[in-house]
Amino acid sequence: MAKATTLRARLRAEMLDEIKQTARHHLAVGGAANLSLRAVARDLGMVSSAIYRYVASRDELLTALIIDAYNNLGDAAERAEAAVDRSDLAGRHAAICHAVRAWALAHPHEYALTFGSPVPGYVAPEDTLGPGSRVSLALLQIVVDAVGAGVVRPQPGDWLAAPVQAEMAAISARAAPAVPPTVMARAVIVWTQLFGAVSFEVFGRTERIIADQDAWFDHQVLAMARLVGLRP
Amino acid sequence: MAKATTLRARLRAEMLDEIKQTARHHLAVGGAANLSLRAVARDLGMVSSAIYRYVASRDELLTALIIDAYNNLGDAAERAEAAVDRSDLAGRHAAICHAVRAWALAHPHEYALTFGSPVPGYVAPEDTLGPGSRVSLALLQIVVDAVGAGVVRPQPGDWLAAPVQAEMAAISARAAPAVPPTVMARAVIVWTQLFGAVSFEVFGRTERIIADQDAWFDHQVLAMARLVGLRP
DNA sequence: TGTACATCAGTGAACGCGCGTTCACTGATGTAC
DNA sequence: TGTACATCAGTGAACGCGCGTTCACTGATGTAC
Repeated sequence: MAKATTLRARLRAEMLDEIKQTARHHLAVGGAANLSLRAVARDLGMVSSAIYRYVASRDELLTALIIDAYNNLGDAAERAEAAVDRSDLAGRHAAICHAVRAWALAHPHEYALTFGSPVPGYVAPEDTLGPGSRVSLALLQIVVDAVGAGVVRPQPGDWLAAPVQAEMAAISARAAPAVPPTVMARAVIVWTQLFGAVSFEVFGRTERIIADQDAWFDHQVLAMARLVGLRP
Repeated sequence: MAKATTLRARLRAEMLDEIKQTARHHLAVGGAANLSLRAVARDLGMVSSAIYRYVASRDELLTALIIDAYNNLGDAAERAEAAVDRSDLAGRHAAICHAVRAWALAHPHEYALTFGSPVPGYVAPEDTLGPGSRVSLALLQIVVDAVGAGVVRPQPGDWLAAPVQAEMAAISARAAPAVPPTVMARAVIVWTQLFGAVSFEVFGRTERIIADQDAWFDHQVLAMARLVGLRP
Protein backbone atom coordinates (compact mmCIF):
# COMPACT_ATOMS: atom_id res chain seq x y z
CA MET A 1 0.00 0.00 0.00
CA ALA A 2 1.14 3.49 -0.77
CA LYS A 3 0.00 4.58 2.67
CA ALA A 4 2.18 2.01 4.44
CA THR A 5 5.19 2.88 2.33
CA THR A 6 4.59 6.46 3.24
CA LEU A 7 4.55 5.62 6.93
CA ARG A 8 7.96 3.95 6.74
CA ALA A 9 9.26 6.84 4.65
CA ARG A 10 7.88 9.33 7.13
CA LEU A 11 9.51 7.64 10.09
CA ARG A 12 12.70 7.55 8.13
CA ALA A 13 12.52 11.26 7.39
CA GLU A 14 11.78 12.00 11.02
CA MET A 15 14.77 9.97 12.11
CA LEU A 16 17.01 11.81 9.65
CA ASP A 17 15.68 15.08 11.06
CA GLU A 18 16.51 13.94 14.55
CA ILE A 19 20.01 13.03 13.45
CA LYS A 20 20.52 16.46 11.91
CA GLN A 21 19.05 18.14 14.94
CA THR A 22 21.42 16.30 17.24
CA ALA A 23 24.33 17.00 14.93
CA ARG A 24 23.47 20.70 14.99
CA HIS A 25 23.51 20.56 18.75
CA HIS A 26 26.97 18.99 18.70
CA LEU A 27 28.08 21.63 16.22
CA ALA A 28 27.05 24.29 18.70
CA VAL A 29 29.24 22.74 21.35
CA GLY A 30 32.36 21.55 19.58
CA GLY A 31 32.30 23.07 16.14
CA ALA A 32 32.49 21.28 12.82
CA ALA A 33 35.84 19.66 13.52
CA ASN A 34 34.49 17.81 16.53
CA LEU A 35 31.28 16.61 14.96
CA SER A 36 31.32 12.82 15.17
CA LEU A 37 28.84 10.26 13.93
CA ARG A 38 29.50 8.09 16.95
CA ALA A 39 28.61 10.88 19.35
CA VAL A 40 25.41 11.64 17.46
CA ALA A 41 24.44 7.97 17.53
CA ARG A 42 25.18 7.79 21.24
CA ASP A 43 22.93 10.77 21.92
CA LEU A 44 20.11 9.12 20.03
CA GLY A 45 20.52 5.87 21.92
CA MET A 46 21.59 3.99 18.82
CA VAL A 47 24.58 1.90 18.09
CA SER A 48 27.11 3.81 15.98
CA SER A 49 26.67 1.73 12.86
CA ALA A 50 22.94 2.42 12.74
CA ILE A 51 23.63 5.97 11.58
CA TYR A 52 24.77 4.54 8.30
CA ARG A 53 21.19 3.58 7.47
CA TYR A 54 20.50 7.31 7.14
CA VAL A 55 23.73 8.92 6.14
CA ALA A 56 26.46 7.56 3.89
CA SER A 57 29.36 9.26 5.64
CA ARG A 58 30.38 12.04 7.94
CA ASP A 59 30.97 14.35 5.01
CA GLU A 60 27.48 13.76 3.67
CA LEU A 61 26.00 14.76 7.02
CA LEU A 62 28.15 17.88 7.08
CA THR A 63 26.98 18.80 3.60
CA ALA A 64 23.35 18.34 4.64
CA LEU A 65 23.91 20.62 7.63
CA ILE A 66 25.51 23.27 5.44
CA ILE A 67 22.66 23.22 2.97
CA ASP A 68 20.15 23.42 5.81
CA ALA A 69 22.02 26.35 7.30
CA TYR A 70 21.98 28.26 4.02
CA ASN A 71 18.31 27.56 3.60
CA ASN A 72 17.37 28.53 7.13
CA LEU A 73 19.30 31.76 6.74
CA GLY A 74 17.74 32.32 3.34
CA ASP A 75 14.25 31.67 4.72
CA ALA A 76 14.79 34.08 7.58
CA ALA A 77 16.06 36.83 5.30
CA GLU A 78 13.36 36.39 2.68
CA ARG A 79 10.60 36.21 5.26
CA ALA A 80 11.77 39.41 6.94
CA GLU A 81 12.07 41.19 3.64
CA ALA A 82 8.67 40.05 2.42
CA ALA A 83 7.01 41.62 5.45
CA VAL A 84 8.06 45.12 4.41
CA ASP A 85 6.12 47.33 2.03
CA ARG A 86 7.51 46.80 -1.51
CA SER A 87 8.12 50.48 -2.06
CA ASP A 88 10.11 50.92 1.16
CA LEU A 89 13.45 50.01 -0.37
CA ALA A 90 15.66 51.03 2.53
CA GLY A 91 13.31 49.19 4.87
CA ARG A 92 13.56 46.02 2.83
CA HIS A 93 17.32 46.30 2.84
CA ALA A 94 17.42 46.85 6.60
CA ALA A 95 15.09 43.90 7.15
CA ILE A 96 17.46 41.54 5.38
CA CYS A 97 20.49 42.88 7.21
CA HIS A 98 18.86 42.51 10.60
CA ALA A 99 17.53 39.05 9.77
CA VAL A 100 20.99 37.89 8.75
CA ARG A 101 22.52 39.26 11.91
CA ALA A 102 19.85 37.80 14.15
CA TRP A 103 20.13 34.38 12.59
CA ALA A 104 23.92 34.44 12.80
CA LEU A 105 23.87 35.41 16.47
CA ALA A 106 21.30 32.73 17.21
CA HIS A 107 23.25 30.05 15.33
CA PRO A 108 26.90 31.09 15.50
CA HIS A 109 28.31 27.67 14.67
CA GLU A 110 26.07 27.16 11.70
CA TYR A 111 27.02 30.63 10.55
CA ALA A 112 30.67 29.71 10.97
CA LEU A 113 30.05 26.60 8.91
CA THR A 114 28.80 28.65 6.00
CA PHE A 115 30.51 32.03 6.26
CA GLY A 116 33.53 31.30 8.43
CA SER A 117 36.85 29.77 7.52
CA PRO A 118 36.35 26.71 5.33
CA VAL A 119 36.47 23.30 7.01
CA PRO A 120 39.85 21.88 6.02
CA GLY A 121 39.72 18.87 3.76
CA TYR A 122 36.07 19.42 3.06
CA VAL A 123 35.01 20.49 -0.40
CA ALA A 124 31.55 21.99 -0.66
CA PRO A 125 29.64 20.24 -3.43
CA GLU A 126 27.70 22.05 -6.13
CA ASP A 127 24.39 21.59 -4.28
CA THR A 128 25.40 24.28 -1.82
CA LEU A 129 25.71 26.98 -4.46
CA GLY A 130 22.00 27.68 -4.90
CA PRO A 131 21.06 27.88 -1.20
CA GLY A 132 24.32 29.73 -0.59
CA SER A 133 23.36 32.69 -2.72
CA ARG A 134 19.80 33.30 -1.59
CA VAL A 135 20.65 36.25 0.62
CA SER A 136 22.81 37.82 -2.05
CA LEU A 137 20.01 37.52 -4.57
CA ALA A 138 17.49 39.03 -2.20
CA LEU A 139 19.81 41.99 -1.63
CA LEU A 140 20.42 42.34 -5.34
CA GLN A 141 16.70 42.35 -6.09
CA ILE A 142 16.31 45.46 -3.95
CA VAL A 143 18.94 47.23 -6.00
CA VAL A 144 17.23 46.11 -9.20
CA ASP A 145 13.93 47.50 -7.92
CA ALA A 146 15.62 50.71 -6.81
CA VAL A 147 17.23 51.22 -10.19
CA GLY A 148 13.92 50.46 -11.87
CA ALA A 149 12.17 53.03 -9.71
CA GLY A 150 14.85 55.59 -10.48
CA VAL A 151 15.78 55.87 -6.81
CA VAL A 152 19.29 54.55 -7.25
CA ARG A 153 21.39 55.81 -10.10
CA PRO A 154 25.10 56.23 -10.92
CA GLN A 155 26.58 58.85 -8.67
CA PRO A 156 28.63 61.79 -9.89
CA GLY A 157 32.34 61.16 -9.46
CA ASP A 158 31.96 57.41 -9.57
CA TRP A 159 34.54 55.79 -11.71
CA LEU A 160 35.65 52.22 -12.35
CA ALA A 161 38.93 50.95 -13.73
CA ALA A 162 38.43 49.06 -16.98
CA PRO A 163 38.74 45.53 -15.56
CA VAL A 164 36.36 46.32 -12.72
CA GLN A 165 33.92 47.89 -15.14
CA ALA A 166 33.96 44.70 -17.21
CA GLU A 167 33.60 42.55 -14.12
CA MET A 168 30.57 44.46 -12.89
CA ALA A 169 28.99 44.47 -16.33
CA ALA A 170 29.40 40.70 -16.39
CA ILE A 171 27.60 40.32 -13.08
CA SER A 172 24.81 42.60 -14.28
CA ALA A 173 24.45 40.63 -17.48
CA ARG A 174 24.19 37.40 -15.53
CA ALA A 175 21.87 38.48 -12.75
CA ALA A 176 20.52 42.02 -13.05
CA PRO A 177 20.62 43.50 -16.56
CA ALA A 178 19.36 46.97 -15.75
CA VAL A 179 21.90 47.74 -13.04
CA PRO A 180 24.75 49.98 -14.26
CA PRO A 181 28.31 48.88 -13.37
CA THR A 182 29.05 51.66 -10.90
CA VAL A 183 25.85 50.85 -9.00
CA MET A 184 26.69 47.16 -9.10
CA ALA A 185 30.11 47.92 -7.61
CA ARG A 186 28.47 49.69 -4.70
CA ALA A 187 26.04 46.81 -4.27
CA VAL A 188 28.81 44.23 -4.11
CA ILE A 189 30.69 46.36 -1.58
CA VAL A 190 27.60 46.62 0.59
CA TRP A 191 27.13 42.86 0.40
CA THR A 192 30.74 42.38 1.52
CA GLN A 193 30.24 44.92 4.26
CA LEU A 194 27.16 43.19 5.63
CA PHE A 195 28.84 39.84 6.08
CA GLY A 196 32.05 41.49 7.24
CA ALA A 197 30.15 43.27 9.99
CA VAL A 198 28.19 40.19 11.02
CA SER A 199 31.31 38.01 11.01
CA PHE A 200 33.23 40.50 13.14
CA GLU A 201 30.46 40.50 15.69
CA VAL A 202 29.74 36.76 15.70
CA PHE A 203 33.40 35.82 15.85
CA GLY A 204 34.03 38.22 18.71
CA ARG A 205 36.32 40.70 16.94
CA THR A 206 34.41 43.73 18.18
CA GLU A 207 33.90 42.40 21.69
CA ARG A 208 36.37 44.69 23.37
CA ILE A 209 35.69 47.64 21.10
CA ILE A 210 31.95 48.09 20.85
CA ALA A 211 29.65 47.72 23.84
CA ASP A 212 26.25 48.42 22.29
CA GLN A 213 26.39 46.06 19.36
CA ASP A 214 22.74 46.61 18.42
CA ALA A 215 23.13 50.34 18.00
CA TRP A 216 26.38 49.95 16.13
CA PHE A 217 24.86 47.48 13.71
CA ASP A 218 21.95 49.82 13.08
CA HIS A 219 24.41 52.52 12.22
CA GLN A 220 26.27 50.26 9.85
CA VAL A 221 23.06 49.30 8.08
CA LEU A 222 22.32 52.97 7.65
CA ALA A 223 25.79 53.58 6.25
CA MET A 224 25.36 50.70 3.80
CA ALA A 225 22.03 52.03 2.61
CA ARG A 226 23.57 55.44 2.04
CA LEU A 227 26.53 53.94 0.22
CA VAL A 228 24.38 52.15 -2.30
CA GLY A 229 22.01 55.11 -2.59
CA LEU A 230 18.91 53.69 -0.90
CA ARG A 231 19.03 56.61 1.52
CA PRO A 232 20.05 60.21 0.93
CA MET B 1 80.19 30.09 31.27
CA ALA B 2 77.60 32.48 29.97
CA LYS B 3 78.64 31.63 26.42
CA ALA B 4 77.98 27.94 26.92
CA THR B 5 74.59 28.58 28.48
CA THR B 6 73.78 30.73 25.54
CA LEU B 7 74.66 27.96 23.13
CA ARG B 8 72.26 25.55 24.76
CA ALA B 9 69.62 28.28 24.89
CA ARG B 10 70.20 29.08 21.24
CA LEU B 11 69.82 25.48 20.15
CA ARG B 12 66.69 25.33 22.23
CA ALA B 13 65.27 28.42 20.58
CA GLU B 14 66.13 27.05 17.16
CA MET B 15 64.39 23.80 17.94
CA LEU B 16 61.29 25.65 19.10
CA ASP B 17 61.37 27.60 15.86
CA GLU B 18 61.55 24.38 13.89
CA ILE B 19 58.61 23.02 15.82
CA LYS B 20 56.56 26.11 15.08
CA GLN B 21 57.64 26.06 11.46
CA THR B 22 56.55 22.45 11.09
CA ALA B 23 53.30 23.16 12.93
CA ARG B 24 52.61 26.04 10.54
CA HIS B 25 53.13 23.68 7.66
CA HIS B 26 50.64 21.23 9.13
CA LEU B 27 48.23 24.09 9.67
CA ALA B 28 48.45 24.87 5.97
CA VAL B 29 47.46 21.32 5.13
CA GLY B 30 44.86 20.31 7.67
CA GLY B 31 43.82 23.45 9.49
CA ALA B 32 43.91 24.12 13.21
CA ALA B 33 41.63 21.23 14.12
CA ASN B 34 44.02 18.69 12.64
CA LEU B 35 47.19 20.08 14.12
CA SER B 36 48.70 17.31 16.22
CA LEU B 37 51.81 17.29 18.37
CA ARG B 38 52.51 13.69 17.37
CA ALA B 39 52.52 14.55 13.70
CA VAL B 40 54.84 17.49 14.27
CA ALA B 41 57.22 15.28 16.26
CA ARG B 42 57.13 12.66 13.54
CA ASP B 43 58.05 15.23 10.90
CA LEU B 44 61.00 16.33 12.96
CA GLY B 45 62.22 12.78 13.47
CA MET B 46 61.58 12.89 17.19
CA VAL B 47 59.60 10.68 19.44
CA SER B 48 56.27 12.25 20.34
CA SER B 49 57.06 12.84 23.98
CA ALA B 50 60.16 14.89 23.12
CA ILE B 51 57.94 17.77 22.02
CA TYR B 52 57.03 18.29 25.66
CA ARG B 53 60.55 19.54 26.35
CA TYR B 54 59.61 22.60 24.29
CA VAL B 55 55.90 23.03 24.60
CA ALA B 56 53.68 22.34 27.57
CA SER B 57 50.60 21.32 25.61
CA ARG B 58 48.87 21.46 22.27
CA ASP B 59 46.98 24.58 23.29
CA GLU B 60 50.19 26.37 24.19
CA LEU B 61 51.59 25.65 20.74
CA LEU B 62 48.40 26.93 19.14
CA THR B 63 48.61 30.12 21.16
CA ALA B 64 52.22 30.63 20.09
CA LEU B 65 51.20 30.21 16.46
CA ILE B 66 48.39 32.71 16.83
CA ILE B 67 50.66 35.31 18.38
CA ASP B 68 53.24 34.73 15.67
CA ALA B 69 50.56 35.12 13.01
CA TYR B 70 49.37 38.43 14.45
CA ASN B 71 52.92 39.67 14.68
CA ASN B 72 53.87 38.58 11.19
CA LEU B 73 50.78 40.29 9.82
CA GLY B 74 51.51 43.35 11.93
CA ASP B 75 55.11 43.46 10.73
CA ALA B 76 54.06 43.20 7.11
CA ALA B 77 51.48 45.95 7.46
CA GLU B 78 53.73 48.31 9.39
CA ARG B 79 56.68 47.74 7.06
CA ALA B 80 54.57 48.47 3.99
CA GLU B 81 53.11 51.57 5.57
CA ALA B 82 56.48 52.87 6.73
CA ALA B 83 57.78 52.79 3.18
CA VAL B 84 55.29 55.42 2.05
CA ASP B 85 55.81 59.17 2.32
CA ARG B 86 54.26 60.37 5.60
CA SER B 87 52.16 62.99 3.92
CA ASP B 88 50.65 60.58 1.41
CA LEU B 89 47.78 59.54 3.63
CA ALA B 90 45.78 57.61 1.05
CA GLY B 91 48.99 55.88 -0.03
CA ARG B 92 49.73 54.79 3.52
CA HIS B 93 46.20 53.48 3.88
CA ALA B 94 46.43 51.58 0.61
CA ALA B 95 49.80 50.14 1.63
CA ILE B 96 48.34 48.61 4.76
CA CYS B 97 45.32 47.23 2.94
CA HIS B 98 47.42 45.59 0.28
CA ALA B 99 49.89 44.22 2.81
CA VAL B 100 47.08 42.64 4.82
CA ARG B 101 45.57 41.09 1.72
CA ALA B 102 48.92 39.80 0.43
CA TRP B 103 49.82 38.27 3.76
CA ALA B 104 46.39 36.67 4.11
CA LEU B 105 46.55 35.15 0.63
CA ALA B 106 50.06 33.87 1.29
CA HIS B 107 49.11 32.37 4.66
CA PRO B 108 45.43 31.53 4.42
CA HIS B 109 45.39 29.10 7.32
CA GLU B 110 47.21 31.43 9.65
CA TYR B 111 44.79 34.13 8.60
CA ALA B 112 41.91 31.78 9.36
CA LEU B 113 43.43 31.13 12.75
CA THR B 114 43.34 34.80 13.63
CA PHE B 115 40.44 36.29 11.65
CA GLY B 116 38.33 33.27 10.80
CA SER B 117 35.83 31.42 12.90
CA PRO B 118 37.18 30.81 16.40
CA VAL B 119 38.68 27.41 17.15
CA PRO B 120 36.04 25.66 19.27
CA GLY B 121 37.07 24.98 22.83
CA TYR B 122 40.07 27.22 22.52
CA VAL B 123 40.10 30.48 24.46
CA ALA B 124 42.59 33.06 23.26
CA PRO B 125 44.64 34.28 26.22
CA GLU B 126 45.29 37.94 26.99
CA ASP B 127 48.72 37.82 25.32
CA THR B 128 47.07 37.81 21.92
CA LEU B 129 45.34 41.15 22.44
CA GLY B 130 48.34 43.37 21.82
CA PRO B 131 49.62 41.67 18.67
CA GLY B 132 46.03 41.28 17.51
CA SER B 133 45.40 44.98 17.30
CA ARG B 134 48.54 46.16 15.54
CA VAL B 135 46.90 46.53 12.14
CA SER B 136 43.94 48.36 13.61
CA LEU B 137 46.23 50.79 15.38
CA ALA B 138 48.24 51.42 12.24
CA LEU B 139 45.05 52.20 10.35
CA LEU B 140 43.81 54.42 13.14
CA GLN B 141 47.08 56.37 13.18
CA ILE B 142 46.50 57.39 9.59
CA VAL B 143 43.10 58.78 10.51
CA VAL B 144 44.66 60.62 13.44
CA ASP B 145 47.28 62.15 11.14
CA ALA B 146 44.62 63.00 8.58
CA VAL B 147 42.47 64.76 11.15
CA GLY B 148 45.56 66.56 12.47
CA ALA B 149 46.41 67.74 8.96
CA GLY B 150 42.86 68.91 8.41
CA VAL B 151 42.42 66.53 5.49
CA VAL B 152 39.72 64.47 7.12
CA ARG B 153 36.88 66.21 8.94
CA PRO B 154 33.27 65.54 9.84
CA GLN B 155 31.18 65.38 6.71
CA PRO B 156 27.99 67.34 6.22
CA GLY B 157 24.94 65.18 6.77
CA ASP B 158 26.78 62.78 9.04
CA TRP B 159 24.75 61.93 12.06
CA LEU B 160 25.09 59.40 14.85
CA ALA B 161 22.44 58.03 17.18
CA ALA B 162 23.17 58.89 20.80
CA PRO B 163 24.52 55.47 21.87
CA VAL B 164 26.76 55.26 18.81
CA GLN B 165 28.00 58.77 19.41
CA ALA B 166 28.95 57.79 22.96
CA GLU B 167 30.56 54.57 21.78
CA MET B 168 32.71 56.37 19.24
CA ALA B 169 33.65 59.09 21.71
CA ALA B 170 34.79 56.34 24.08
CA ILE B 171 37.04 54.80 21.45
CA SER B 172 38.48 58.20 20.62
CA ALA B 173 39.15 58.93 24.28
CA ARG B 174 40.94 55.62 24.64
CA ALA B 175 43.00 55.64 21.48
CA ALA B 176 42.77 58.79 19.41
CA PRO B 177 41.58 61.89 21.28
CA ALA B 178 41.46 64.30 18.38
CA VAL B 179 39.24 62.20 16.15
CA PRO B 180 35.59 63.32 16.17
CA PRO B 181 32.92 60.62 16.64
CA THR B 182 31.51 60.78 13.13
CA VAL B 183 34.98 60.35 11.68
CA MET B 184 35.68 57.51 14.09
CA ALA B 185 32.50 55.77 12.95
CA ARG B 186 33.69 55.92 9.37
CA ALA B 187 37.10 54.63 10.40
CA VAL B 188 35.63 51.64 12.22
CA ILE B 189 33.45 50.85 9.23
CA VAL B 190 36.45 50.96 6.94
CA TRP B 191 38.35 48.66 9.27
CA THR B 192 35.44 46.19 9.20
CA GLN B 193 35.26 46.51 5.44
CA LEU B 194 38.95 45.71 4.96
CA PHE B 195 38.82 42.47 6.86
CA GLY B 196 35.42 41.63 5.40
CA ALA B 197 36.82 41.97 1.91
CA VAL B 198 39.97 40.00 2.66
CA SER B 199 38.01 37.24 4.42
CA PHE B 200 35.58 36.94 1.54
CA GLU B 201 38.45 36.51 -0.88
CA VAL B 202 40.60 34.20 1.26
CA PHE B 203 37.68 32.00 2.23
CA GLY B 204 36.57 31.68 -1.37
CA ARG B 205 33.26 33.54 -1.14
CA THR B 206 33.95 35.67 -4.21
CA GLU B 207 35.43 32.84 -6.25
CA ARG B 208 32.52 32.43 -8.62
CA ILE B 209 31.62 36.11 -8.70
CA ILE B 210 34.80 38.07 -9.29
CA ALA B 211 37.46 36.94 -11.75
CA ASP B 212 40.04 39.72 -11.44
CA GLN B 213 40.44 39.80 -7.68
CA ASP B 214 43.39 42.19 -7.80
CA ALA B 215 41.49 44.87 -9.66
CA TRP B 216 38.44 44.43 -7.48
CA PHE B 217 40.45 44.77 -4.31
CA ASP B 218 42.08 47.93 -5.66
CA HIS B 219 38.63 49.33 -6.24
CA GLN B 220 37.51 48.44 -2.74
CA VAL B 221 40.56 50.13 -1.22
CA LEU B 222 39.69 53.23 -3.20
CA ALA B 223 36.13 53.11 -1.97
CA MET B 224 37.31 52.74 1.62
CA ALA B 225 39.63 55.71 1.30
CA ARG B 226 36.78 57.80 -0.08
CA LEU B 227 34.45 56.68 2.67
CA VAL B 228 36.76 57.82 5.41
CA GLY B 229 37.69 60.96 3.53
CA LEU B 230 41.29 60.22 2.61
CA ARG B 231 40.38 60.75 -1.03
CA PRO B 232 37.93 63.17 -2.56
C1' DT C 1 93.65 21.19 34.06
C1' DG C 2 90.93 17.29 35.89
C1' DT C 3 87.27 15.26 38.18
C1' DA C 4 82.51 14.81 40.43
C1' DC C 5 78.12 16.33 39.95
C1' DA C 6 73.90 18.63 37.92
C1' DT C 7 71.26 19.75 34.07
C1' DC C 8 68.59 18.63 30.34
C1' DA C 9 67.30 16.75 25.40
C1' DG C 10 65.61 12.86 23.77
C1' DT C 11 63.87 7.68 24.27
C1' DG C 12 60.48 4.03 24.39
C1' DA C 13 56.75 2.00 26.39
C1' DA C 14 52.43 2.59 28.10
C1' DC C 15 47.64 4.60 29.51
C1' DG C 16 43.14 5.35 28.01
C1' DC C 17 40.63 7.46 24.77
C1' DG C 18 37.57 8.35 20.54
C1' DC C 19 37.06 8.01 15.80
C1' DG C 20 34.95 6.23 10.81
C1' DT C 21 33.58 2.42 8.68
C1' DT C 22 32.48 -2.63 7.56
C1' DC C 23 30.01 -6.85 8.09
C1' DA C 24 27.22 -10.73 9.15
C1' DC C 25 23.23 -11.01 11.95
C1' DT C 26 18.30 -10.63 13.94
C1' DG C 27 13.71 -9.50 14.03
C1' DA C 28 10.00 -6.54 12.98
C1' DT C 29 7.25 -4.52 9.37
C1' DG C 30 5.37 -4.24 4.81
C1' DT C 31 4.06 -6.63 0.08
C1' DA C 32 2.26 -9.93 -3.28
C1' DC C 33 -0.36 -13.64 -4.39
C1' DT D 1 -8.27 -13.38 4.65
C1' DG D 2 -3.92 -16.03 5.15
C1' DT D 3 0.54 -17.26 4.11
C1' DA D 4 5.36 -16.94 2.01
C1' DC D 5 8.64 -13.78 0.95
C1' DA D 6 11.19 -9.28 0.65
C1' DT D 7 12.56 -5.17 2.69
C1' DC D 8 14.86 -2.66 5.95
C1' DA D 9 16.07 -0.55 10.81
C1' DG D 10 18.92 -1.59 14.20
C1' DT D 11 22.65 -4.78 16.63
C1' DG D 12 27.18 -6.01 18.26
C1' DA D 13 31.67 -7.11 17.37
C1' DA D 14 35.59 -5.98 15.08
C1' DC D 15 39.32 -3.50 12.11
C1' DG D 16 42.86 -0.26 12.21
C1' DC D 17 43.81 4.15 13.18
C1' DG D 18 45.63 8.52 15.56
C1' DC D 19 45.55 11.29 19.43
C1' DG D 20 47.49 13.89 24.13
C1' DT D 21 49.99 13.06 27.89
C1' DT D 22 52.87 10.65 31.62
C1' DC D 23 56.87 8.39 33.33
C1' DA D 24 61.13 6.16 34.39
C1' DC D 25 65.21 5.88 31.75
C1' DT D 26 69.81 6.96 29.24
C1' DG D 27 73.50 9.51 27.81
C1' DA D 28 75.51 13.67 26.34
C1' DT D 29 76.71 18.34 27.54
C1' DG D 30 77.68 22.05 30.76
C1' DT D 31 79.21 23.68 35.71
C1' DA D 32 81.76 24.09 40.03
C1' DC D 33 85.53 23.21 42.65
